[in-house]
Amino acid sequence: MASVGRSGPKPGVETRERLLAAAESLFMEQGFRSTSLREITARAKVNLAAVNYHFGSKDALVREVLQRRLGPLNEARVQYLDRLEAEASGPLPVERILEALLLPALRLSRNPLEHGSTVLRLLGRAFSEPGDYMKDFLPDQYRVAARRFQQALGRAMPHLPESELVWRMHFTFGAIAYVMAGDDALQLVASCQAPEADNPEAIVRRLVPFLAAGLQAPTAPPLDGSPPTLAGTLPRRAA
Amino acid sequence: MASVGRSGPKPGVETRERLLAAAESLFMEQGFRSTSLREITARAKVNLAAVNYHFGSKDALVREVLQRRLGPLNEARVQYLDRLEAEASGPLPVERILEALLLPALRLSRNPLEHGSTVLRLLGRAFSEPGDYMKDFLPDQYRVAARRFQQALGRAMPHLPESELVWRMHFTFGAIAYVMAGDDALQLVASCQAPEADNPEAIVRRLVPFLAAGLQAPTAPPLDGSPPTLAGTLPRRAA
DNA sequence: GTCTATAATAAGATAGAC
DNA sequence: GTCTATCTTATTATAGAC
Repeated sequence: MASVGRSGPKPGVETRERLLAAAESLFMEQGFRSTSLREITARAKVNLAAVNYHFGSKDALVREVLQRRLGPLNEARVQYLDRLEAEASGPLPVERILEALLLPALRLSRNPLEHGSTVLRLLGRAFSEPGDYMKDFLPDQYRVAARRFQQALGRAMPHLPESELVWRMHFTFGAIAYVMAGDDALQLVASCQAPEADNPEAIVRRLVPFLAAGLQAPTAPPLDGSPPTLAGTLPRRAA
Repeated sequence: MASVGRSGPKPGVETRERLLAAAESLFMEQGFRSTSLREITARAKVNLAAVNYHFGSKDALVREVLQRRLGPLNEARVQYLDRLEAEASGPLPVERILEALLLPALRLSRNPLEHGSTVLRLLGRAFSEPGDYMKDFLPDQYRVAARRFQQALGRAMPHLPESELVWRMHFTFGAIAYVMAGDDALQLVASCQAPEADNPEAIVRRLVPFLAAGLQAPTAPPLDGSPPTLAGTLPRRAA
């Protein structure tokens, strides 16, 4: 139904794509709520009204931008996880499950077809502004994948109570989102700049050991000083 | 210089406090940027113009709300850390350093003098919207405390390269901020609701082992498959 | 499909009476 | 100190010519 190049003043077909690309990069830099349609259409070099013509509203544009990335990303994550489990004999070690969670995002971020490269930060933003645009949208997008990873992690750490696992996944996603959102927050921590802040692969390589250790940590004592139970299978450090 | 109860239509002295309280609770629930002055003055049951009279601008109000909490909080954290170090002989275990980071926030959140109790979420919000209102404000507020904790953690894990430590602190703050921001994001992870989501103490008790293990995790192999080095002192799990 | 022009809303800030 | 009324600005969204 769409045009194939007719009589419009501009090339025609690519306006929608230009808008998605401009919106994505601006959302990445500034967040969703802080970015106006005027900024988006200016960067895309299209008319302001084009947003409403192609998407209907700013909300719909936001959803479209996210869906374009999150859909394939979570599919890739689950597929990656499926493949790892199919190849392995027993339950996967936690580190490999984290790989399945992080590497597809890393690949996406370095796909030269995607203009700006750092799609990671867009995802971080999405998790950093949950109450604004994606109150009921993001959960649907993530619930399937989240359940799948919870299942895998539960198999990797059969002794960890489910309630504890849920919390630790929450902590994990928090660390991931924060790191992915990037830029501003980084300067808060260090007097010195964190090294390699712009290299996603380096970040992932540092993140996996941190999260794997956290996920497999001994559980806290109930409330008194009784000894902690061993949480997971502790594949590397078991005696 | 301020009034002591004169001829104004309303009680008088407490308008400023009412504004701070209303703003704080609304920022907590919706974030900073999403909250308008009109909502704030409506909840505080004061006139719209009062904000500009007492604070000068919305930005100044935001800073005031944050400073009222973050200042004392970070002071308490550093004092707590100082006291722990004074009492201890050697370097502190990582778990205790994390205590110093989290318990003062926990106490603040349960101070019955503070109306709504969950000040934690305000702090989480502050870290979740870094680019908006606190671009240069939050860093100043945190830099001193952050350096202090980096120092303590460096002593606890003398073998961990500083670059690695900075990143791990970053991951740590991310997990903390995400958990503190609370509410919306929590539903993303689990089909089931996370237990005790409204009990800060329970969250802290689960968070400390997770973060302590992450901070002390073995470092990643450089790029190939060479064996990881032991990062910190691993006080509990050392062979 | 694209554009100009404009409507409709909501925001932060101020002036000036009381 | 507080209030009403208003200004200015920025936003999303639309109507209608081309």
